[in-house]
Amino acid sequence: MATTDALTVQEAADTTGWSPRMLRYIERAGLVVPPRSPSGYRLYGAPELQRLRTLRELLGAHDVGLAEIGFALRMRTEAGLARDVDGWLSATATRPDEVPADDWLRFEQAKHMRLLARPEPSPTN
Amino acid sequence: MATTDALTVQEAADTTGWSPRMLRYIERAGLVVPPRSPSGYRLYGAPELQRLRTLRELLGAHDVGLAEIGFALRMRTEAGLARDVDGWLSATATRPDEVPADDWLRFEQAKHMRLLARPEPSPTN
DNA sequence: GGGACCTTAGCACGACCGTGTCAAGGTTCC
DNA sequence: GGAACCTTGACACGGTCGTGCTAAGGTCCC
Repeated sequence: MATTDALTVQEAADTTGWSPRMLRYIERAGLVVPPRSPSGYRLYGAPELQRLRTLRELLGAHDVGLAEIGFALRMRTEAGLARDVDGWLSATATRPDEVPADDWLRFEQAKHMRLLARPEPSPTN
Repeated sequence: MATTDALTVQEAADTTGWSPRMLRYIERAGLVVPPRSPSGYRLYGAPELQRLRTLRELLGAHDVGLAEIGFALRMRTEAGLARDVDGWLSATATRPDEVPADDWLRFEQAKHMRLLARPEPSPTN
């Protein structure tokens, strides 16, 4: 009855494209936490494998890292955090009595700088 | 009348507790972007000052950094990102047919490891 | 009982975060 | 016209992220 479909780290790594090291790291981040065998071996089942593959797609599709997804997870598990962050972002982003679509433009520009900087691929390094 | 209440970086720094350097950094992150004088000077008005103070509280209250707030901002400005991330987090987080409140506990434990690691304040450093 | 797996812990390393500081040049204003 | 601001740009440095690798030890299974 198909209870045999639990892969070990190495096997899971092979079928998902992640390295065993990364699988453990991802677990640490709380993103994909497989159950364990009585002796402590990680047991990757179909759900985990699926999740690992979609995670891979997610990171590839957008410019995000594991830490960011981890933060998103925190946002939906720590109610206070979400409330405060969302509150801050909502409040006064641009004052309603001072937005002549000119400041707004400048704001857009600034925020479009891929998170922080990346002003020019300057050959400094 | 009262249009004179635009502070310069240094003044804003003094009244908000941030350093001028940080004010520029925060602007770069798109979190607080003050308007500019014709000659390019940053003009911090009451709204910006308020925002800077609350930002400070926000960072102090929870264990988050500017990058994380910046990411939250991206989540609410880049629709595709939010959709995908939220989708991933919602999907299969723990399979509905496999959650005997035992795995759940283990899951809780994992996620409670403050984002990544911090396993023990081991006196390594 | 021995080889092939697994576990955790640690070092290493480049890239970025959060900060400070310094340099070179423009503004303000007396 | 000079002092005291401002601007951007850069170097620096400890900290974390993402990743690999190695070491010391348990487990599986033939």
